[in-house]
Parts: sequence; C-alpha cells; structure tokens
Amino acid sequence: MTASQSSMSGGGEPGVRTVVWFRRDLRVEDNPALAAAARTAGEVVPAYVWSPEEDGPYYPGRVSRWWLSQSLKHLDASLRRLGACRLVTRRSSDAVVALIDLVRSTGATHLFFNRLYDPLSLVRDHRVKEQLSAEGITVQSFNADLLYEPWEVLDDDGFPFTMFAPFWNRCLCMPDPAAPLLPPKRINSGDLSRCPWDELIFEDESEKGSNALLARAWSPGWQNADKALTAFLDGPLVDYSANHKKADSASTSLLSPYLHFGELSVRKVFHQVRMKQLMWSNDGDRAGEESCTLFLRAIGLREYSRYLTFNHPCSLEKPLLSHLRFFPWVVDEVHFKVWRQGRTGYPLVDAGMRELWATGWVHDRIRVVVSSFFVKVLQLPWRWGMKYFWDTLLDADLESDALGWQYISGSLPDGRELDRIDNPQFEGYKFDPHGEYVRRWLPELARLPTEWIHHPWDAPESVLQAAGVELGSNYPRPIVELDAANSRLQGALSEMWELEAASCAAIENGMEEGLGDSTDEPPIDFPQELRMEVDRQPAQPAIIHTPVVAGWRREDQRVPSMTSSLIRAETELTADFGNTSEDSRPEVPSNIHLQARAEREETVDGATGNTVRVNGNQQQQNLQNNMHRVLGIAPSISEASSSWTGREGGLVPVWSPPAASVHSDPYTADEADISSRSYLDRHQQSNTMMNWSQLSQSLTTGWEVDN
DNA sequence: GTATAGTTCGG
DNA sequence: CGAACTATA
Repeated sequence: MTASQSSMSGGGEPGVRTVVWFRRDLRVEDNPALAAAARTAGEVVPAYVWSPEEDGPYYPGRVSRWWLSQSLKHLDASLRRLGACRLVTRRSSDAVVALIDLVRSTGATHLFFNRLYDPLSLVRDHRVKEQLSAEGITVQSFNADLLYEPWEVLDDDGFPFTMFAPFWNRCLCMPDPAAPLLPPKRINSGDLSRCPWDELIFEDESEKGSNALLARAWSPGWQNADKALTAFLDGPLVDYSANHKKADSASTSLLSPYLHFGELSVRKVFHQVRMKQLMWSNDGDRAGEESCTLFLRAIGLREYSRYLTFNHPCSLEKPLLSHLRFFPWVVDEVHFKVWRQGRTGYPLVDAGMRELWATGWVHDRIRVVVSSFFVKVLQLPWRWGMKYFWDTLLDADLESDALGWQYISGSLPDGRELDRIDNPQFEGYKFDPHGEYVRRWLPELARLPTEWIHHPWDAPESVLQAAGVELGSNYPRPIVELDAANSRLQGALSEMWELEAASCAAIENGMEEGLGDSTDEPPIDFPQELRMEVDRQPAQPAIIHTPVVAGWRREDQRVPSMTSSLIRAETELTADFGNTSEDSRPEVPSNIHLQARAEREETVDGATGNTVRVNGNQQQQNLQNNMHRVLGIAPSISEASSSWTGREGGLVPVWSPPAASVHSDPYTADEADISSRSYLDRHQQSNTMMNWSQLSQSLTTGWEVDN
C-alpha cells in the first residue's frame, strides 16, 4: 500500500516524479506527504494552488490572507534550501482543474497530499483522486492534521462520540500518535523549466498598511511556529492552569494561526507537552501537570472540531441539535454593526470586539464572551457572528469556529445552556479583575476606577465626570438591558419549543417528506456587509478579492492601532535541520466502520432527553441564497489551538436530496449542501450522492488504481 | 468533623 | 444534565 521504496539513494529514481500538494500543512517538518515523496527518491515537485473562490462566502479575510502569503514565502524558502527548485504556485478558481493541469505539465507520476476533513475538501480530494487515478497517476494521502483519524475514535459500541469529554478521554487512552517526522534531508525537483507557475497576490494596495502592522506582531512560517512552541513550553505553559482565564494573552500559547495553516504539527505539540507533563509530574509539580492537561484539552478541542465536522458535514452551517432550527433569531443589522464596532455599552464585550478589529486576535475567553452576548443578548443569528470571525480573525478556522459558535449557541449536546445569559459585568471582574484589558481597548473608559469599569452605567455621576465619561455620547449606554434580553430570550425559547413540538406532531401525522420545507427554518441571508462578491471575476491569475458591497466600510478591516504588548521581536531564522531518520509508520488503516448510526430510527436528544425524530430529507430553500451560504462558526477554542462541532446518515454532503431516507439522530440530519454554488455549479459530477464511508475509505487507502 | 442541600458552571 | 464546589446543618 505504501509507495515504492526501492531506492534510498538521493540520486533520483528515473521516471518517478511526485507532486506534493500543499494546503493547510505548510511545513517541512513532520509532513508525511512530503516525507513520503522524498523517500521515493525520485523527483519532488512541491505545489500550492490558490483557489479561494471555492470557499464561497468563506473567502479568507485580510489577516488570514496576509498570514498565508507570509507562510508560503517561508515554505518556499525552506524548500529551496532543501534543494527543491521552488514551490510551484497556481492561481485558479478550480483547484482540481489547476492541479490536474499541473500534474500533467510536470509529467508527474505520483500525487501526494495530506488530508483535510471538511466537507468541501473531502469532495474535492475525492475528485482529484478519481480523475488522476484514471490517468494512471498514483494518488496517495496522509494524515498530517490530526492526532487520530476521525474514524479511529469510537465509543464502545463502535459509534462516534457526540460529546467532547468522552471523546477526549478516549483519545488520551489510545496509543500515542507516531513521533513527528524530521524534515527530509534533500529534495530534488528535477527540471521544472517547462512547468509554469503563477504569481500569487494576497493583498491589495489598500491593505498594505494594515498588513505591515501585522508583521510587527507576528511571524508566520513553520520555523517561527517551532520557536513559538518552544517559547510557550519553556515559558507560560507551567502557569497555564493559573492564568488561562485571564483576558490578557500573556499566558496564551498564540499557536493557533500556526496550527490552522499546519505550520505546526499537532503531533509535535502533543509529544512535547506530554514530555513536559511527565517531567513536572516526576517533580511533583501539580500545577504544571495540570497546566499540561488543560492545554492538551485545548488541542483536543481543535481535534474534536475536525472530528465533528467529519462526522456531521453540515455542522459548519447548521445547528447540530435539531430544535435550534426553530429559534427565532432577531435579524437586526444595526445591532450587528454595533457589536462589530464594539459599541454595545458593555465594556468587556466592546473591548473584545475592538481588540479583534484592531489585531485579528482575541483571547479565547473573550471570544466566548462576545459570541455569547451576540447569541443570547442580541439574539443575532450565530452564523453572522461566525462569518465575521472568519473575516477578521488571524487564526480563523472554520471547523474550530463552528464548534465554538455551536457550543455557545446551545446547539451541541454538551454545549452551554442557551437560556443562561452570561453577564458581561460579572465576567469582566472574573477575566479582567483590574480592568486593565478594558482600559487598553476602551481609552474612553481608561480613567474610570476599577469598581465601575465593568458597569459604568451604575457609576455615580460625579465619578463619571471625574473620569471624563459621558454615557450616551462618549461611551454608549447598554444597547440592550440584560433583564429585557433575558425575558426576550425566554420568550424566544418557548416559541422555539412550540414550533418544534408542532413540527414533530406534523411529522408524526405522516406529512413527512414533501411538506418538510414549510416547517423548515428559513435560511437567513447574510447582511450586505458580510457578503463577498464571489463570482465577480473570471479568475485570471493574480486577482484579489475584496469585499465589495455598499455598507462594508473598508475601515472595518483596518488596523487602527497596535499595542506594544503585541509586538514580538522578530529574528531571522537559519535553517537547522537535524538528522532525518527513517520512520516506518504503518499505513493508514483501510477498514472503517461508519455506517452503523444510519440505521438507528430514533435516538434520544442529548440535551432534553426527548426522543426526537428528524426528517432526513428536509430540503432547505438553500438555492436562492446559495451564494451567501456560510458555514457556521464559533468563538474559539483558542487558548491553545485558537479559535474555536453523531454520525449523519452515512452520506456525504449531498446537494441533491437523498431519496426519501429518514434517519433520526440527535442532530439535524438533513444534508443540505455545504458548499457554495460557485464550486458546485461548476462541478456537476459532485452533485451525486456519495456514500460517506466509501468516500472516507477512498481517502484513506492508498488510492492506487483501484477497481 | 462529616453529611448534604444548594449553587455554579462547563465543550 | 452532572461534576465540582460551597454554604449550612
């Protein structure tokens, strides 16, 4: 099943040329696809395809694009040092087409890449495999992103976990993941003179200024990731358990952007943290040991986000608990804007939103605060918030963010209760006891004494005056009173339950399919400001997308200020590759059993104990707003990994509704398309239903010409 | 001092 | 809802 290893000489086995397709694995170290390619001793062509239109509404935001561009440069330099000719880049609106063209034009015989687990990637990678295999190319994929494959972690009955805690416990009991691979000693690209590449452009003129500021605070690239990891392990990690709740990021790992782009290998993080843990455990350092446990849990949440997304391909855009479909979201674009601008009148929320706006970064705790406020106090549709995070976070990560927002909005079995409003005032004193965080980001409140800093509306007039605060002009009064929010929320919840009951009754009465649409939650469009113009231009090379809509003010994406505390020293790096040792990791297993859950007729709702029936065939009227379809996101899990996810019916994301199959599951089982029209409409072949377990198998096995 | 009801809070 | 924690008997 493994690629041929007949020759270990560096010379180059005639005839073997492997394209290594980089995606979110922008590293040279512990990169299984690259290592395997180098091991074949033939020629290796590293490649990257930039095709953001495929992400539809999730076109990467400015900061995300900036990071990516830096990271690619870094990777390119590393590859060249290893002897590769260059990182071959392509710009296209269709990754598969571009990749196939690239493979042909290089005359490659093999294509290796590391797996991704989001629905779009699974479908895309499947197409790649099919089409290239048909041409006689050997296609092989590897796991570089996870400690364990999503299909490896199952409960005692062989089903996927639906709650995080048992999932993570199981992971921790499993044999440790393989040790990280060292970088290849040498890469030989052969002659690439006849292989064209595109210049990739990730920023436009108007973004340069803001991006320059980012460069003062962050250093993308896998070697910098490595340094950041070391710095964290030797520094803040010991005190993580004591500090991780502080709003200031002093004890945060700040590794999430690196993890998102795969500049840092989770396996490496896991191993090194485990080693520290052992060490501290032997020293009797309880706090240090606990710190490791907590930090690893954050890594586990990232892992879990992939796990859930894999098992529930819809989780990026739909609540996983079905009753949430009936929640009456308040579609209020004014409130949405106020939230984004940090003018809600609740200091902790506003400070968080301004930090996000300014830096693309917010501590995980604060992400929870602002998103919880968004969902419960403002009752705005969580996918809006998720989309905004996607646009603005440096470590924006759809899977993690979806998990976070679902957690916050009460749509996970083990998530937070939806009916409990978190009080930003109390949380303020918990996470920011001295008000320093608020003062840093809300200069207008800087002179307010700590006693009032988190609830200026209660402060005596004299105090406000002395602090130069004038509520209502200088700084807003609370946009919504918590009491009012609370009663509105309770009302909304009872409405939700009524609708849910009515829907169940309707289904009981046998009016299932066909009428399903009428009871479905009407999809909520993104407001103008959040829409990206996706299909605007015919992807010529090097055209960049920017939000083009009335109402979207460019400043929303600008960096107004940068705090000195965020500026880290940059240092030049020199390559320092250790010895490459041959590893003999077992190939990925090919037997996966994922089917089972599909057969269950009814299950018990994890949150309510009620038996729920879910119509597996509920089509949503998605089509008309396909373009703004977004995956949902949530505040992140980000302390460690950053930002912030049952088994559906055994089917892969299906754009044409499955033929009247009704499965039940604590989750909404309908599998509306998760991808954007721009992708799917151009690829009709994908519109067929695929069997999920088949797909995952095909992704797992060696992919040599099967059938 | 323990036993226990009430409370908080968490992926 | 259930574990962990706290206030009270």
